Amino acid sequence: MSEVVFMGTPDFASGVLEALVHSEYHVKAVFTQPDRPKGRGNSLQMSPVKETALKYGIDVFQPKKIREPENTDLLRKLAPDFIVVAAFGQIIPQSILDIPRFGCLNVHASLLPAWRGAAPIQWSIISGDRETGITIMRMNAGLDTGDIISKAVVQIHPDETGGSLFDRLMPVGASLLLETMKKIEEGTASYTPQPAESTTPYASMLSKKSGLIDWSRSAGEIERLVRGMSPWPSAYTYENGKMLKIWRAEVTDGNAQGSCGPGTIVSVSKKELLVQTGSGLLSLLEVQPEGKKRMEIDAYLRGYRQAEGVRLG
RNA sequence: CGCGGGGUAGAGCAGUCUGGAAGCUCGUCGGGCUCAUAACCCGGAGGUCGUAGGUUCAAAUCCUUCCCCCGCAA
Repeated sequence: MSEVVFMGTPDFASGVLEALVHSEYHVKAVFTQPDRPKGRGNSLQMSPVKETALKYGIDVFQPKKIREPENTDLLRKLAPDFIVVAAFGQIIPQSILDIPRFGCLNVHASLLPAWRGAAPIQWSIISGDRETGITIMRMNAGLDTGDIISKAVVQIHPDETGGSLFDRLMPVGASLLLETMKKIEEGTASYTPQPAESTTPYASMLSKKSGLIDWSRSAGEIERLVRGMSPWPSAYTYENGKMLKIWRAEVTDGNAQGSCGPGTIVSVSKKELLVQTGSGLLSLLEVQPEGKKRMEIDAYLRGYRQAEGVRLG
C-alpha cells in the first residue's frame, strides 16, 4: 500500500483529503497552513484540512515556511511514495519535490495551461468560459507549470456560481486523482509538458476588493463577476455610502432613455430594480445591505425605498 | 476583551435620542370594480416589540444580563 503525505488548506483540499482517506492509500501525514485569527472576536481557527485530518487522527504539521530545511528533513523521514498537493498556499522547494518516488502531484481546478494560479475556479466563470475542469500534474519548481498527467472536463452552467462549480469540481478532482495515482503506480501514466505560455491571464488570488463592481463594464461582465464571486468574496457596490452586496443579477436588454451614467438606477418597480451599466441594463435579483441578511429584490424594495436616478458605486 | 450594524405580524422596514393606545409597504383571507389582471377600491385576521431582570403611575423606547443574525478588519 502506497503511503501519501497530503498538503492543502481550504475546503477544496479538504474534500480531496477526505477521498484519499477513504481510498486504498494510507495518508501518513498532513501539512497545512498555521492556525490564524479569524472571524469576529479574533479567535484562532484551524484550516478545513486540519479539521479533516484531526477527524481521522492523522498527524498534522503546520510549518510557517515549508521551505525551511527542517521540513525537508522531516519529509525524508516520512518517506512517502506520493506527495499530493491541493491549494496548499505555499511554494514547495525542489528539495521536497524530489523526495517521493512517484512524485509530487498537484490537483488543480482548471484545464491547464489555462488559469494558472490561486483562484482558477472563479476566474473561469468571470471570464465567461464555457468549460473548465481538473488537471493533475507532476509539480515542478514553477507555478502550476508541471507536466500534465490527466485532465477531466466540466461544463460551466449559465447560472454557475463560484460555490456551485467548486462543489462540482471537488469530487471530480478527488476521483481523477485516485485514478491517476493508480496509473502512476502501474507505470502506465504519461507526462505531457505544458506550453510555456498560458492561454489566459494569471488567476490571481481574490480579495474582498476584487468584488467591487465597476459599473462602466458591460452588464454581461458584471453579471459574471457576481456569479464568480459568489459566495466569496462576493460582488458589491455602494449605495449612499453603505455597502450593498449583490448576490444575483440578470442582464436585461436595452439601455436607459437619455443619458444616465453607469451605476444609475434607471427603473424601480415593486419587484424590479434596473441599473444602467457601461453597456446594457442589469436587473438586481438578490442583494444584501450592510449589516443585513441577503434578501430577494422585492423584499429589499419594500423596506428600502429606492428612487430612480440614485447612483450606485 | 479588534471595529461596527441588527433582532417590532408570513417578508422587508419605521418608531427608540425627546417613555404615554403597535405603524408603513407588501403578502394573506373575505368582498367590490373590471372583458380581464400581478391594476384599483373596501374590510378582516395575524405581534408576549429576541431573552431575563431593574427603574417608572406608565417601557418597543431608559439601565443591566444573556442568546441569536450580519458587515468590516485580520
